[in-house]
Amino acid sequence: LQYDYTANFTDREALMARYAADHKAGTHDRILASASRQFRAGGIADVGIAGIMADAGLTNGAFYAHFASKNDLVKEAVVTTLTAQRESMAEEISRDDLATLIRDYLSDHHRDTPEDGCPSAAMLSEIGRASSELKVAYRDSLDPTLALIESRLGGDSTTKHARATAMFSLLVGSMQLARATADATESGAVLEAGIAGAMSLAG
Amino acid sequence: LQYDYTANFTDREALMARYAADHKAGTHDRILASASRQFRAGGIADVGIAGIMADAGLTNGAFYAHFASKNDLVKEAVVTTLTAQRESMAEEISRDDLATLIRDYLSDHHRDTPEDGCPSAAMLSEIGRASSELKVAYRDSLDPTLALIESRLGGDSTTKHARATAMFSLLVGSMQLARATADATESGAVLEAGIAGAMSLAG
DNA sequence: TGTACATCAGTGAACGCGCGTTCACTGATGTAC
DNA sequence: TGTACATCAGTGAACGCGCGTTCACTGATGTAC
Repeated sequence: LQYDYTANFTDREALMARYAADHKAGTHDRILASASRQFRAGGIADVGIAGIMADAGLTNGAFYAHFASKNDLVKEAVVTTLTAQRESMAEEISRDDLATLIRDYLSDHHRDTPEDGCPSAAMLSEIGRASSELKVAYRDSLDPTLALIESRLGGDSTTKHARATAMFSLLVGSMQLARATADATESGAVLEAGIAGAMSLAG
Repeated sequence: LQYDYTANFTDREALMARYAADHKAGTHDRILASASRQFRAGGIADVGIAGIMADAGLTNGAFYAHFASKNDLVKEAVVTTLTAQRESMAEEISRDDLATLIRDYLSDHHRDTPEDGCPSAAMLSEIGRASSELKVAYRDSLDPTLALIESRLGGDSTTKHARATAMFSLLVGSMQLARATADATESGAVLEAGIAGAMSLAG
């Protein structure tokens, strides 16, 4: 739908004042939050628009007033979630050390609440099959996180970039394997193995 | 459909001889091979029965004479692929060393041909959301592979099990991240970082 | 002041489509007698 | 020897269903004059 804002009104601000200035942005954010949680809990392919909109307190028809397509929603959800998590991680990593971050990442709690967790652990194999557009958006959003890890590493500085990348891969792979391990004891052992491995890469 | 083999025939062997004894088993294996390749290339949720059957040279209706459901097909495909790959890996690892295996796993070729590659790299985040039945079948099939890696590790023997688990997680995570990285140079750097990290865990 | 009209976030039914699954049927092959 | 019948791997159309997406419409809110 196209609206000609200049046809009968000269003051766009006055027009928009019919709704609170941030009303639509708020709805947009609610949809994004529902989508982000559901995609992390259920994957991209198995989660639908109608369920996301219902979770946001809306009906499916309203979706396309906020996003151009499901693909756009996925991209925006991945980017905003990665960005938000990097920002909260930047705070945590300045308070505590890298070891705490590793233990938080490979915790039982993170394993058992994927809807609040790392998008990479939840969806990385799906992202690898997605469009170049999504892959580029994903990597661009991830890179500052890798840089943050790198900045906290000890040991040989010439290998820090590679060790940060490998550590992140190890965290993601360990969490995925722990989630794919039904036996609680074995799953815990996967997390412990990941923690020890990540520590040894930290230098 | 129920067939009463005893109603008019006393010799079941003679009855089955109408088709070559291994005819149906051969078809079963062809479906399985198509499914395995397509699931690794496209994921579980996005790959359908009709496409798999067409790739096997059949129509969709024949599927349920060979498998009870799509879930059963997924389970059988994952188990047989993991088993076959472990067997070929056991040969390779007795000829060469673990370093060769790591480099083969994190190669450009493996990254670019997921349909022939590791099911864990292709589908682990999906398996983590699947039924307990699939998870148990997956882990039971994977464990001998982890034991094989463990048997080839150097260093402290008390940490071998954990290091083998962490190395596998690192290989899987690195491959997924490399596939999710559109830029060829960066993707290659992810593989190199994974190789260096896996080598350091090898002891 | 009143009434005709515009805006627009959201509704909810409908669209075409592909999914997993079912089932009546076919055709090649055999047995019964 | 002939013909009636059984087996069964595979066919292909159909089933109900949920998907992503579209669109005519509503209702609250405002402006025009």
